[in-house]
Amino acid sequence: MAEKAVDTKKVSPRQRLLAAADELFYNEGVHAVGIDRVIEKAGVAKGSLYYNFGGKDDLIREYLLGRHAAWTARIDGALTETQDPGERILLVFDVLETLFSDPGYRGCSFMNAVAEAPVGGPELRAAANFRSWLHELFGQLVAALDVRNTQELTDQLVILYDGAVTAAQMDNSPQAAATAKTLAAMVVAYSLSENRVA
Amino acid sequence: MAEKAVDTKKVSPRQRLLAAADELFYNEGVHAVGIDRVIEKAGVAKGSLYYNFGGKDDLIREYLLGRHAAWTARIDGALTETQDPGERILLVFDVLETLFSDPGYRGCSFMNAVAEAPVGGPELRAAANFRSWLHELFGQLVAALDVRNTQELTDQLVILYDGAVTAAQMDNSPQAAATAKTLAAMVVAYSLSENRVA
DNA sequence: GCATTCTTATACAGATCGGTCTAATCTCGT
DNA sequence: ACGAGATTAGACCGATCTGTATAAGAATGC
Repeated sequence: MAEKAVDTKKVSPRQRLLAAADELFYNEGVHAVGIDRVIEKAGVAKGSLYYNFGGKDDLIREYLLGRHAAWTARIDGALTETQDPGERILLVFDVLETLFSDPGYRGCSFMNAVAEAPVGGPELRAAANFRSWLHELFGQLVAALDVRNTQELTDQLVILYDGAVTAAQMDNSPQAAATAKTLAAMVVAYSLSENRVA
Repeated sequence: MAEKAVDTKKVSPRQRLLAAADELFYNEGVHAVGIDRVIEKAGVAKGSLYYNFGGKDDLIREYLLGRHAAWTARIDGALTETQDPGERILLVFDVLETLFSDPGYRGCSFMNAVAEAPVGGPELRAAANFRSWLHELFGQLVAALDVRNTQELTDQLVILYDGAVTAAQMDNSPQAAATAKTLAAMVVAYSLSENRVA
């Protein structure tokens, strides 16, 4: 029998459903997990699912929303450590390293969700929002740099971020974060030396 | 009604099944497509599927095998264009650019398959083989370079490859290939200047 | 206290899933 | 021409899917 994801006492069915969905959806994929599995792990009646959520699509949307919020909070928290523009960019890759080191790491939830998303599915909108946030994150970090090629550098950093995330998942190699960080340091240094504002 | 993927005349049911599976599995995901959809698009009886294949898992394995073979052939074909070690590395990213420009591009079939793969699924073995090939590809291209940090440079190029593939899919931006190519040129030039063999 | 809301357990519906089976037909090598 | 192998169409199976219905109990707020 599957063990409960959270204590039944004093936690609302809604929260228990979200916790169970988060674990199951991330570990096995949104499509592969049925709602029966979710309500069983949450220890909740099926009726409560449809009372608190509009349906599975709604649960998927909330799952991705929660992942998005948790990740932005983790990044924002780490970014308070320093104010140096160059170091703040590299900090993102340090956070990635701690993420990859989690033995339960199974890749980016949004990339995985997009991989199995139907054409009109709720995953696509959530993923688009996540990508907007990612581009904005690097865009703002780069804007703090005295550099002329802001757009180019931002695009480069996004690719390094995506490469680290994907390589870490596909090859089970957390050190992909360190490799990407080295590349990020290189490209930032290059922009600072060749494209510094006059 | 769904149109046939291939002409019924003079093409064996096995080939028609593979062609239909390739299109459906890639476009909608391995898990989301049922065998009924495949046999309908292939214009083949259900019995023929189980006569020619062991089951859906077997069909999935052959689908990924075909993707692997087609991609290696495309890369190998492009690599005949030049013998210059540095240019050959960058050529890989040129092929990526043509791949991303296909309006039907929906990401790397192996990454997508892994995203929805069950723990013991046939996708994992196929994906592992693909990743071995990818590392070997860059490993051999780097080995032709007179450089000391072969392993480091190989890992860096794999990350740039993965980043381009993922960013192109998530942001629908084929120009990710050009961005990654620029980074690859930078890192190759850096290794040649700082790590050239004595 | 009492009504409203929330939660529970369970049965059920309609659809689809991968897979098996049968029996007739077709293809093709000898 | 004959027989083996390949293909066909379709019925059928048990399992699973998302979602609904029902009826009774727990919690909550006024």
